[in-house]
Amino acid sequence: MAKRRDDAEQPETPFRLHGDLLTTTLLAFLRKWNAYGYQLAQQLAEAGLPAFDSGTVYRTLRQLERAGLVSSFWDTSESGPARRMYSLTRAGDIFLSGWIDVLGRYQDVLRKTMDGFDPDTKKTGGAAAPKRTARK
Amino acid sequence: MAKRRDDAEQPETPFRLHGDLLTTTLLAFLRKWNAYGYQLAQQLAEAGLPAFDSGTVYRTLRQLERAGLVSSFWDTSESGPARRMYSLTRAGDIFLSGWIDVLGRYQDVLRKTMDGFDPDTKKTGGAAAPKRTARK
DNA sequence: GCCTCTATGTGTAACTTACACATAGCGGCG
DNA sequence: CGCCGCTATGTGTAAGTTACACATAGAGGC
Repeated sequence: MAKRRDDAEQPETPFRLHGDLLTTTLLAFLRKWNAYGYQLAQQLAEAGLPAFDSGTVYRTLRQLERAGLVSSFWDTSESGPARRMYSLTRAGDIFLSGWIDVLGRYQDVLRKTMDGFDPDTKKTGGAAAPKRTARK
Repeated sequence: MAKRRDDAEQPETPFRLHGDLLTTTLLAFLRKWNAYGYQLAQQLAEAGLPAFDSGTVYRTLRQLERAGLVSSFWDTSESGPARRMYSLTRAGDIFLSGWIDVLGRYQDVLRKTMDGFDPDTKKTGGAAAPKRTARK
């Protein structure tokens, strides 16, 4: 579900799976553990979320750093290629909280809109959509 | 919170508030009522969600139509400018359900990661991030 | 006629993303 | 030793998306 590039056969699906959700999830992971990109990409894959491009993960982390929401240093203590270890900053923690609130508000709207509703009895007007009067 | 264009004063905030969430919310609204763009934009504003650009709403609706998730016709039954009335297609309904599942999975991950956790006791390793062995 | 509100849409620069590819350290193995 | 594969990070680029500003147009008020 949800492919991006036009195959010139399927009608394009208009969902970009990642973006806000990627950034939010990365910040959430970093709230619990300090980690480096490769590790975070693996955790995302194991979490049952739709697949992420590792290049996008790396770029997103750098962007979060530019924004001051995470900070990083090179970890050369282990053998193998150096790792860029990230940790959440105080600003990142505050930002994450705010964003989880926003997501919760979306969820409320979705729940209220979807709850116990039979789409076959759908109508055009409705409580939230009066004819043309009574709207401010 | 969350401005986009670089003011050359604030560090850029890396969140695009809309996208997936806009499309999901529009489809959810259309599951309940048929509606036109101007009306949907108003409902979004009244729902307490972050502000939407109306141009983006209109373009998103056309994109959803190209993808076959909604359909539309010109409604000239009322006075004033003609309205393009949208309704959810069967494909749109199925797609919406799938997407709400994906959002639920993100929520599970966020909840599990955030629950009852004191960020001050944060560590580097952790159950999901072993040193270098035992990882496949 | 002119203004405002309703209603839809487009032009464009800035930005984001997926895919492919590049680089580099280290360990095994023939 | 040379080669391969895994770990780890990153970039080039085409295609797509967004916010902002602006354009168009009907209807009613004055």
